[in-house]
Amino acid sequence: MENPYLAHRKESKENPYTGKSYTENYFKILEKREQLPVFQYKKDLLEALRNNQVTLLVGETGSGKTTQVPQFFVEELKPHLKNKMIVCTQPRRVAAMSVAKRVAEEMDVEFGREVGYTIRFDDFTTNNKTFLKYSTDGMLLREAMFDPLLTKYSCIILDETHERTCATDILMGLIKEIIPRRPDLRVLVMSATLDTERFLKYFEGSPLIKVPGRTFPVEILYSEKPELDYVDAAIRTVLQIHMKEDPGDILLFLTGEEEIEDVCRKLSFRGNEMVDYPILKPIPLYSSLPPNEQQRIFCDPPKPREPGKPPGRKVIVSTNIAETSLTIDGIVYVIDPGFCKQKIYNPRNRVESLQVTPISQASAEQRAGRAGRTRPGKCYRLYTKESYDTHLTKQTPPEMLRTNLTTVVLQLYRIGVANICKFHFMEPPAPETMMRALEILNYMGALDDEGDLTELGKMMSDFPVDPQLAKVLISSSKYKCVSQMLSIVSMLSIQNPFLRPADKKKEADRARQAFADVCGDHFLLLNVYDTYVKNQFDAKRWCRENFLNPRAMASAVRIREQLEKIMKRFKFEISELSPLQKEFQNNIQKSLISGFFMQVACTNKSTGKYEIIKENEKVDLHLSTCLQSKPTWVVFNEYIQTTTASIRTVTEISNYKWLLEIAPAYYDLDTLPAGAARDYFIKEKYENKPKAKKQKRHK
DNA sequence: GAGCACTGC
Repeated sequence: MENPYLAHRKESKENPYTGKSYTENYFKILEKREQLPVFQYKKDLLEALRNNQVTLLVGETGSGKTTQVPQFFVEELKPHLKNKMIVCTQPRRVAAMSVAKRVAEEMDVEFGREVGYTIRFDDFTTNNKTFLKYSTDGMLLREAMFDPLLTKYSCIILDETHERTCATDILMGLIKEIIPRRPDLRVLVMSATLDTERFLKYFEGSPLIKVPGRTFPVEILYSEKPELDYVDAAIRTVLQIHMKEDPGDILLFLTGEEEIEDVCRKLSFRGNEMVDYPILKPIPLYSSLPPNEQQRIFCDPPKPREPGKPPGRKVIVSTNIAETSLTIDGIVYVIDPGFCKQKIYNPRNRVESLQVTPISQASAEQRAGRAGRTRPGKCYRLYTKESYDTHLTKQTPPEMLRTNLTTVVLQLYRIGVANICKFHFMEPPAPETMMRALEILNYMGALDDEGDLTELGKMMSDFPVDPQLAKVLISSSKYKCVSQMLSIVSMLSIQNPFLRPADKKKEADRARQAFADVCGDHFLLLNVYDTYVKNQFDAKRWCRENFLNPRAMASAVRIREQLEKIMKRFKFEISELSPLQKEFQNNIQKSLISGFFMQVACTNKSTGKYEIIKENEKVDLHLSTCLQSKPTWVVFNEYIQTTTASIRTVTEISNYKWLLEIAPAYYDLDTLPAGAARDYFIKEKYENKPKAKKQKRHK
């Protein structure tokens, strides 16, 4: 039977999108495209698209769905003739970038014109020309804040929806609301083969098309009995594979940087002892590694010990980054101890924390799949089959259920969702988490007592940072330190820029201490930023000497530029205080309090320990703090729970009366629970200022 | 004495 696409190829050698003749490269790629599994389903897909507003596509890795399906839709919908666009979302920037480039090549058009991408800091699209756009899910969500009906698009394709990022979850709910109001809109929801029923139920009545993937079989091997120490078991398994199995690289999943570096050291030590076996080369992989070191995972395996002997073996020891974000070809053996670090939110004390938790079955399948990308492989699960069946959950809970919802709620308000509590989430968050978010936004002045979005709240939603940080920026104008707060907020928005190589911990700590400030860590961040900017002409060398991550610093500069633009759009003056002015320390502290009044701790007079206000949770200052003394009152950026509880990035509050001035509703004595803070305030009210008000109660 | 999974705007 003749493929309609081939027929098209025969009769026309002219590219309908550019008017130019197709290049040879086009036909070469076309042959390969036609062999992708998804190609067989083109007819079905287009038929579903014609007859339904929403279609579901389930496809495994290697099916070609991300690159091909948007092209099918372009042919069918002809957005270029109607001045509309097709958008395809991705949870990660790199994916949006690389797929867009690939598809432009496949379509034989100039990248950035007909086909392009939009991510936070880069927009490679052309007005009135681009008709197929790849975009991060967060970016499309931001567009929805300014254009809630997403009128630019005739077709929206949501990809990787099984990952259930917050942005994708909100977009799905939003699309359900938009659809009746946009009868012309076509939507395709693409996911891996997980939880298909949930999607079918959510998009009731939509057709489902299943596309097989193209991967190799992976043999699953379980432990016979539970392992007491998964790190130890992992090392043993690596060595056994190395001794007994055929050549082929190993991928080992662990939970964090320290664990990974530790295991790499042990593996290379043990490998060196095994002189009768080929060389064993451990390679660490986690996101904060510099790009050139991440590239090491793609290097060739080590040479044989002697000419003619078998080659060595790479062992990539990785966090979850290798589960979704990075694909490594040539992996034959996967070792899965069954754990990862996950963010967990506790609405009771409003604390987000990272905890080592068992992975889900879906995650275990994903990990195993990494062994079968180029040839048949094996996956060693360091837990029993019984444990897999009974202890592991089917799916990892979506991000929406593990996070603080203030940002989500503010975004929904901004988009204009009529009733947030009735918004149709695929998995609605706990009412308590929702109430917490509403309460926090009300304290911050983003919502009024009627529960409506205020002007301040609307303004806050324009900033691509957490609501607290947005609030801090806006109030900094009142305290005449906008410039300084822009720098501090940018530094708080990036990943930890302080490097601490295992063999140079002391030097690194010393370098950091050089930026210390008596007021605390927020001021230290300001010093780091300012000094970086002064040395930007020689940034790389300067960062190396000061143990700072140059990528993180560069991104702080870009974030600051973006935030400054938004401040200027609101006509805020970019005011600046001189460090010599006496208001300098006070006003920066006051700005911080305006957003972080809920993240304040004070020392308990009898124990000397810090307690978080209202929750009365006992905490220590994090080891990294530059504070030498223990100020009575502090404001902090993060609460971390590991073996101990600590607060990180901490600055002194010189005068606790500012709390009452800046956040009177939160510090209302009528509702403030008993605790160290209340004791201070009571003392203030009844002892220090006996005549300030008519005494309601006698002492 | 002991620290930061991964994304995204």
